[in-house]
Amino acid sequence: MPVHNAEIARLFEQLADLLEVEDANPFRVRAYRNAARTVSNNSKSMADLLAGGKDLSKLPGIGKDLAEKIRTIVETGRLPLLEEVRARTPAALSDLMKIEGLGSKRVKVLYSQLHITCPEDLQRAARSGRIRELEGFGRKTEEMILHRLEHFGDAQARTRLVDAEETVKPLLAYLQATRGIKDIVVAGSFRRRSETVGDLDILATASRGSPVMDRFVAYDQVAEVISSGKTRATVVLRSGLHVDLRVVPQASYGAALCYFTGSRAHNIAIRKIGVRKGYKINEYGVFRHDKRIAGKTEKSVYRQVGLPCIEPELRENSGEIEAAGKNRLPRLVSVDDIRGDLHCHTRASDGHDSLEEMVTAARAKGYEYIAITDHSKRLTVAHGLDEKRLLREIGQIDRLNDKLDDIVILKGIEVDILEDGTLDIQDKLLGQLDLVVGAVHYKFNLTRRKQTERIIRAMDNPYFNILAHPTARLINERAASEMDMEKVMTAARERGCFLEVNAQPVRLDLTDSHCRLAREAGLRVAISTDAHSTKGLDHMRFGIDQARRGWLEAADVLNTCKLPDLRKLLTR
DNA sequence: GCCGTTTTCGGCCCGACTGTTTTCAGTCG
Repeated sequence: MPVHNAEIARLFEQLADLLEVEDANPFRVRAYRNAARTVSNNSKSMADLLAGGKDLSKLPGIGKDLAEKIRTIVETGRLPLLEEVRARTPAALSDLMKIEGLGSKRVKVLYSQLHITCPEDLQRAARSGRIRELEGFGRKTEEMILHRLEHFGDAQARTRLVDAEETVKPLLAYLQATRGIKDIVVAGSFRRRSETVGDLDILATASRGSPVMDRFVAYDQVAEVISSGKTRATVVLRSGLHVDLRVVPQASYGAALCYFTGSRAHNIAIRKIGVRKGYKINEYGVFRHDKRIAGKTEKSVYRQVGLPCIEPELRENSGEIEAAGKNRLPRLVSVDDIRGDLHCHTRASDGHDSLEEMVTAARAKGYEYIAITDHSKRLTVAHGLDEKRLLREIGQIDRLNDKLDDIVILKGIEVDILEDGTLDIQDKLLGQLDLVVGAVHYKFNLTRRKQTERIIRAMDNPYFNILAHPTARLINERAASEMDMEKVMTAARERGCFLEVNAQPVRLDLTDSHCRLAREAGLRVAISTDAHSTKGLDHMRFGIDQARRGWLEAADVLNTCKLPDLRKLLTR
């Protein structure tokens, strides 16, 4: 069982927490946190990199020591230094630090003065009024702790981007209607179009005396006000989502937008470049000797550090700054580049709308083509098509195509990949289709080796074109199936097959880092909505978001091709 | 613990808000 990047990151994070409680050098603590982030953000597994003979100390924030520690973890599953530290300092203290408002300093006092090591101890102590007597603590802090403990352990899953959008839309409209409001925008991971967001960061500019802060904390969906000052407030909505609002002067809008869009790692890297040039960069602007020299627009901030403006989706400090420096930023794919949808369903299987309705909706989008890919027979819950019903659908599409001159309907199927890697529809029929989309809908938990073999075997079928929702993960619901993604991508490229970025907001499968992996492997991806209704076709933009985060350009995407080129690529 | 086009030593982002304080430490992002 290979050690996952997430596990390595978890060990480093815990080590950082415990060292912080022990008052270790804060920069050493930060080094472990940075390393945890580098590891978990890396699209390739550390185990694979090591197996491939790669030098991990080349990774940002990983030096000789941490490279060696990663190797030890991969080889033994253990981090000896963490075990040493745990012998002195209880590991559970790192859980206490997850409670909002408790950091290393307070946890250290709680542990050393009251021997508190877990949330239960903490609750008992707070209820009996012993917390307020500690130096540096008081009545309010004790109340805060009790309050936070009530909701501690509630699944603190990150919010899916689509849900965050639903939440923020009415809030933005409400704030927009405030007297004196000028700009208002959602920054943070939402603006970077991350597949999930931890909280929402709203940035506003407003004229002096605008009551925007008062209005914000008075919003009817606010369940709790965490803090509220003149320029910044934090609330928790009834949905559980944390929302920050920051108000800055107009002259600082661009600098603030950079600052609050992040990512943190990206900002720090940009600020370092600024420091080298003798500038101070913060949310109010770029300063030289306390004089603001840039900051009204984002572009002005980047220009001041000698870089072109970097798209929000790329701001993860994962190579975009170096690429910008060499003027080699990708020209990211956009919704306008898309010429058709290659995966959608009709009422024939589990879709809500008819063939005609789906095609009409695709025409309204200006698409050149749309592929109809209903399910195959094994998926009985979806009323999957057998050979006979598939033949009937083929006939329907042929007749409809004859009547249309502004769009072409491609005949397809989303065929089940069976456990042994064979396909759920006879080859004879697959050969009559324009494209075959294959997907795994059961046996998600095969071993990594077996799952990889299963998928490659499916791609061995000469009619196979696109692997749909490759890992079958559902965000916050079902983990990704284990597979050797690099092997799958290599196999796909060798066979003339493609992988899908499924644009359903709950899937977004491939992930952003998979997209990047595909680009590096020279493998085109299809961005498809897997629409089960005409409305589902609108999800394309979420797939585009994911692809943009994965550095994809139009040329990296199969369905940006004109129909004749697409047909060539679908002929193996 | 990492890092280097002024450096292999001496830096490492920094401002807002809160609570406990009487000038600041802790936490967060």
